[in-house]
Amino acid sequence: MKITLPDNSSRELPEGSSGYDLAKDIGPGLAKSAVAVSVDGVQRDLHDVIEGDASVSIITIDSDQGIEIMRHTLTAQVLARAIKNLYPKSKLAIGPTIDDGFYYDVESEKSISSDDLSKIEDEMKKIIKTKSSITKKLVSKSEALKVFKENKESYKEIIVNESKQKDNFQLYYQDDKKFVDLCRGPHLPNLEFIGSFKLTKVSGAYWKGDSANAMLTRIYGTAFNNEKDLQSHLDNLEEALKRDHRKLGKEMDLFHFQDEAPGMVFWHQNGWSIYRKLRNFIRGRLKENDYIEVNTPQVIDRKLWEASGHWDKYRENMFITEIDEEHANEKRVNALKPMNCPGHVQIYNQGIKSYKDLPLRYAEFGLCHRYEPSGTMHGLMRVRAFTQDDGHIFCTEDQIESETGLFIKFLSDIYADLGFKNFDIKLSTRPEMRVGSDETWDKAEEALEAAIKNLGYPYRIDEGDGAFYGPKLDFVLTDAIGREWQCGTFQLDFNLAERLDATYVGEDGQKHTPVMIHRAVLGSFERFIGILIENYAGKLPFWLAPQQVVVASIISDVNDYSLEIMDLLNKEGIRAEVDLRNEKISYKVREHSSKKVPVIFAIGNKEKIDRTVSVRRIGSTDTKVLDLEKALNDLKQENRELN
RNA sequence: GCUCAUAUAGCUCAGCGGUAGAGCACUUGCUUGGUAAGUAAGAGGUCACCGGUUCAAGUCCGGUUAUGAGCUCCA
Repeated sequence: MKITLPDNSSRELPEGSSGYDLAKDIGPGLAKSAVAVSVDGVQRDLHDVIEGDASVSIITIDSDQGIEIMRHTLTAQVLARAIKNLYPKSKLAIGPTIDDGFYYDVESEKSISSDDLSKIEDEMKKIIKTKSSITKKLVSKSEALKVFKENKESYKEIIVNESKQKDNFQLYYQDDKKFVDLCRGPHLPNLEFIGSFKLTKVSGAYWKGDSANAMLTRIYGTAFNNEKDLQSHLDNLEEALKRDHRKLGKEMDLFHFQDEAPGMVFWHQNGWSIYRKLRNFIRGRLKENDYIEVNTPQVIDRKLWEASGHWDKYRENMFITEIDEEHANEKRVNALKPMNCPGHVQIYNQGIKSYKDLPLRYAEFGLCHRYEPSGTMHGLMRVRAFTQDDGHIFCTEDQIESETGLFIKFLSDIYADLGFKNFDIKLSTRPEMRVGSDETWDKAEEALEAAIKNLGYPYRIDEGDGAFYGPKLDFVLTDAIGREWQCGTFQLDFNLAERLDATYVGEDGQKHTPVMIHRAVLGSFERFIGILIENYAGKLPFWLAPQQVVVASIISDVNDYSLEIMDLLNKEGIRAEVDLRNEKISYKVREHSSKKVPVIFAIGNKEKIDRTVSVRRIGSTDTKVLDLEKALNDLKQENRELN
């Protein structure tokens, strides 16, 4: 039979040859590192017979696919077996691979905690030491059911039962045949290929991801081909931990949370300073881009939310207020706004709008409350009260494309200035829970896709993830350590304006319904500040830092000079303080460095006599002696860049 | 909302039935020191909240609240 290789060369092999035979035919080195094959694009076990002519590529252990297969074998054959050895009554559910690792879901008679992980790891190592080869057996549905019934693996039974397949269920065994697992494969040919691994955590997970189902125990692990790669991955995790905005927020005295107001931020002076700087920056950009800033009420009668559709579609996430006994005579039910859009329509509806007024771009730093489920809150990243850099563009259908283009430019400039050079665009289409007719949705989805296509931006489609009132573009940025954050959004809405009776008079003198575009760049200030903190590991750019300069005296004789410098800095609008305490300079440097103050001026006798400053920047141990004049000018320039 | 875990001094944590501990931070004394911790002393706690078991409860048990890791959600 004729086998075509990835480089388009081909080889003749006898009928009945396997991937392993092919690898051997190509070279002994390849045969040694081969773990599986891809036959016409489908991954197969290395020893599967290749049925007739095919394009085949050998998957080696050091390839991405190879590592994934290794992780898969590690979880399905080694972790699963170790769990069965240690907890014989447990039942196996599923064990897939994930980014950088794998997990296995089990139902366990005894709860497994993170303390048990090292015990399980030891058991896994014992299994790996057997260097057992892995073989598979193809069986019919009834035989597969029989095997799992005997083994009391009820989840496997469910999987087999629900499968559309009739036969060729793949059962994988190790040499001693004492453990069997159902798996679509492929697996490593033997356990010698298993690299370095670590079990990382244990948590609960629903069977099939459905919260109506039983909660299983999920054991997570990470694995790489060698100790070095594993270690570097673990180091990355540790780096992310070091950047945790909750930890840095405490160290830098930015904000706190407390029991009485879960999910709502108490901003301290330093954190609020960042917030204000960021808001001023955005405010400036909005003005430059012809947005009108407005402000709408926090608490609004349910009637408006009923009209907008929120009451129907979003009520369980809204904070509802009821008037107490004292005001019983004006009984009404209000809701704290979860979004600003209905409010903006109210402003739009004041007075008659002409097509000449469009596009009309409203912006609001709108404080919204959403009742997030208790288990979902996470520092600044997921809160119940937050301020959006929200905006609503009222325009005609003809203006959709130009507004899309203007917005993407607006957003990418802001991201770049805040230190994020790359972002991806996601196009989300109609969700199940929605308002508006299918025809309207067809129109909205087509318009948005046409706009993004004509503008030439790359995008990917996320089916069913749209807002309840319309399709949207989401903007996902990548931070300094490669994590992705969905921030900006651009949502087309052909429904709300109509529901709330917004109209404009067209050229034809008739009333028309405007298109509404809901848009945000940062998303929420709270979350975005969290992202900034983690992106910069607390070392914010000079213009954003709450405290920009500390002038630290080395000896008390120079305190007057330090105070003079602080005054000069403050006069230039730079947030500077002095540190005149009776402490050593290294103590002061340590303290202000750990608080991430970008610039420390160390002032001693030499500096006072020469009217210079010794400058130390955060993240560097170098110091530079500059003329006071020059140092002031440099910082003034730097501060002006984005202010 | 679900599962599991956690809640002790401002912070980080130890203590796990018998009168509350450490390091850092804080206050005071000494120290005026050149770029990531000078030194000594002192002060500081209804051990999250409510209930139970016990002669005796941070300590054991139940509940509540919050937080953490996941899951499910995130218009």
